[in-house]
Amino acid sequence: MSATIHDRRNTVQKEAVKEALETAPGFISAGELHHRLNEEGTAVGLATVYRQLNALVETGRADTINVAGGQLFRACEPGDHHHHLVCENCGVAVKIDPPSEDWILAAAAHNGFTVTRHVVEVFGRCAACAV
Amino acid sequence: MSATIHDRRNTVQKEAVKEALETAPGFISAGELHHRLNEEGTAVGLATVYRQLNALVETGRADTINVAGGQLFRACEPGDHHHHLVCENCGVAVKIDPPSEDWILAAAAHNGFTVTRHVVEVFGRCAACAV
DNA sequence: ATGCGTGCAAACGATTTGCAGAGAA
DNA sequence: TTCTCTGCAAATCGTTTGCACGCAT
Repeated sequence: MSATIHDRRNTVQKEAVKEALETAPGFISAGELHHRLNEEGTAVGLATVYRQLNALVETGRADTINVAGGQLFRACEPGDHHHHLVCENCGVAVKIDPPSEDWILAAAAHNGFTVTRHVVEVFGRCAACAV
Repeated sequence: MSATIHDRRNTVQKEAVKEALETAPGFISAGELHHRLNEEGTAVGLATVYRQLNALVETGRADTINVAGGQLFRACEPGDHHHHLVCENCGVAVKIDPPSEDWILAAAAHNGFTVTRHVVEVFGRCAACAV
C-alpha cells in the first residue's frame, strides 16, 4: 500500500518510460521495457522503470495484468475499459469493445455480490501469427 | 515448459493437498494451503504443495489465477469453464455460468484472432462481506 | 536553495530445484 | 528391490526499498 503520488516533476526518465510503454506493441514486462530503454540509449534504472510503471498504473494511464512470471504493462487512456485480445506469440494487444458486460453485473447481483473490478483477458493468435 | 507427469503413485500428501484444495472456500494461495495443512496435522512440505498444485493444474483438476503477490488456486472439474466471481474479502468464489461468450469469439474473429484461452475474473464483495 | 526523483545494491517474498532419503508398487 | 515422491534448504526470479546524490523547480 502506498499512495505513490501524482506528477511533481518532469524528468527525462519519466518521459522515456511513458513513451517506451506507448511504443510497445502489446503488453510488456518491466524488465523487457527496461532492456529496450537501455538499448535505445536512454539509460534508465530498473527501479525507476518499476516506479514509473506503477505510478502510471495508479494514475490510470497504464493498464496491468498478472501472468505467471510477473506482471505486464500496457499504456492506456484513463478510464479505459481494460479488455484485451492478446496474441500469445507476438504480444500484440487489441482492445475489445465492451459489447455487454451487463451479464457480469447481473451474475454478481444474482449472487449478492458488489462488483469492484473485473478482468477479461483473451489469449490467442493474431492473424499474422496464426499458422 | 515441462511435461510434469501424470499420476504415478498415490501418496498421503497428494491426497491431502487435493482435499485441502477442495475444502477451501474459494481461491487460495499455495502458502496459505500449506499453512492449513500443517495446522490440520498433516505435515506437508511447501515444495510438495507447489508440486502437487502445479500437477493438478496441468491435469486440469485445478484452476489458477494470477494476482499481485502470487497465484491462487482452486479445485475444479476437468473441462470446467473457469469463470468466477471472487469476493475480495473472504475469498469465496462463485462460479458464473457462461451466458454468452460468443462476443469473445466474435471480437476475436473480427480481429483475425484465434482464441486459445480466455480468462474472466470478477472481483467484488459477497453479500456477507458487503458493508 | 529545496526536495523530489533516480540509481545502485541490498532486501524481500513467492516459487522452483538439487539432492538424499522414505515409501509405493 | 526399484524408482517416484517428499522434505529441506539453497537457488532463482521478479519486484520493492533504503540511502545518498543530481536535477527540476
